[in-house]
Amino acid sequence: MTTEENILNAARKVFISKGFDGARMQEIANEAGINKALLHYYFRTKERLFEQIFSEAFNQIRPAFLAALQPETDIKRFVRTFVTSYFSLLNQMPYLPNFVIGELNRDPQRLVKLLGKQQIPVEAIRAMLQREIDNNNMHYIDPRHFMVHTISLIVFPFVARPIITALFLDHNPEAYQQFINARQEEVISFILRSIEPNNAEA
Amino acid sequence: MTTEENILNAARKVFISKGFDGARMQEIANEAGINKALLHYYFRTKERLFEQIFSEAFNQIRPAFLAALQPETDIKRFVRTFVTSYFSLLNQMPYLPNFVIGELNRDPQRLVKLLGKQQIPVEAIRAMLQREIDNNNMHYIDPRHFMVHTISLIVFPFVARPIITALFLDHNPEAYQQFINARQEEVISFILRSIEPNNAEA
DNA sequence: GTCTATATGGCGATAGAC
DNA sequence: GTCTATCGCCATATAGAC
Repeated sequence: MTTEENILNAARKVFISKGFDGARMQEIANEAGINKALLHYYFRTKERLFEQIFSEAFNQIRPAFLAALQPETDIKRFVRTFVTSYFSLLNQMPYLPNFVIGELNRDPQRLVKLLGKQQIPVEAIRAMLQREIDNNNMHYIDPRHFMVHTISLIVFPFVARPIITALFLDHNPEAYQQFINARQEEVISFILRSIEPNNAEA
Repeated sequence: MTTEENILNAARKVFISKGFDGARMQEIANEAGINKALLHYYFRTKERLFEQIFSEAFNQIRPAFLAALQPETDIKRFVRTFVTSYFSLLNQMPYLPNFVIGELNRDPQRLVKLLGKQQIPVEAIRAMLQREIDNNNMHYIDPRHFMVHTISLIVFPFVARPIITALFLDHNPEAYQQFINARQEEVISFILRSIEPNNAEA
């Protein structure tokens, strides 16, 4: 492992758990088993080191938005694939959403720099949904709300882990892990039931 | 307005937008139009001032969990009431969830002190759901997942405002406000469709 | 109660030896 | 490339005049 990788690993750990404002260069240096001066030798400023970690984190989350979007797939397959792959990502890095969301709220301008004019291909999603509606495979739903529903159901419980563990799971961390494990199928069937065709509007 | 209220107003504004680590006592003093020493005269430490703001914020969110839980109501009424009152709260204080969630992740122990052994009355919710299932008014669903689904659909778009605005709404803040306004009914019908009885499992 | 002035410590960053 | 030592600043907090 090179020194640079070593520093990035340490910085990732500290920034993700403490955020930019809460992180200390000294703590990153300790974590990496080196000293502060070397951090500045490699990355000049705290801000630059942070940029690396943040954009890396952001780019890990971003592709999942698009991965499941293969135009030929039917809606059930799309939901299953999207939910499954997103859960699998978040199970591996459960603190990522919190970090990204927290820092984006601290400095929303960061998004402009990272994303530019890139958008979710709402039109592609709309086309898929429209085709499935025409085929009577699903009930009408606004594509943007459909995507935000889906993402909310997946991501929010990771962001709100402490409060869910306290309020619903008796402060028991193991119960939280079980809860999350069960959730993947719960979310899939909750979504699929809602978009089933031929249900009377409530 | 007393000096103490004045300080609390300023502290609320600064802590909620910057978080504990990002907030500066000097900024709070400026915001209140007084000087730093007076902050310490009234609240001794930054930590103590923060505690006041945080527990106040937390206690504004908490009762909404319970407000709609009147045992005699049917499930449709429950969903409508819960979603509507929660949206109305968040429309008035859209930055609250971010603040509370962010600080709880920074220090989850805070919850133990604020909540003690208090829990969401899962049993009361389970009883309501079971009665509605027996009456054939809804399809079976696990009560904890049902509540987490509902809360996720409501709260997440407030927490993820910047990313939603960028990815789905072309960086347009007015589009975000429209989107949130439409969302209340979208969420209600999404939930109600999913729990409708007599739908084939997908 | 409210202010000015200051103590005290920690932070990011740099100088310079090796 | 890596270290020790230190600069300069800014943070929270306190002392003490009014």
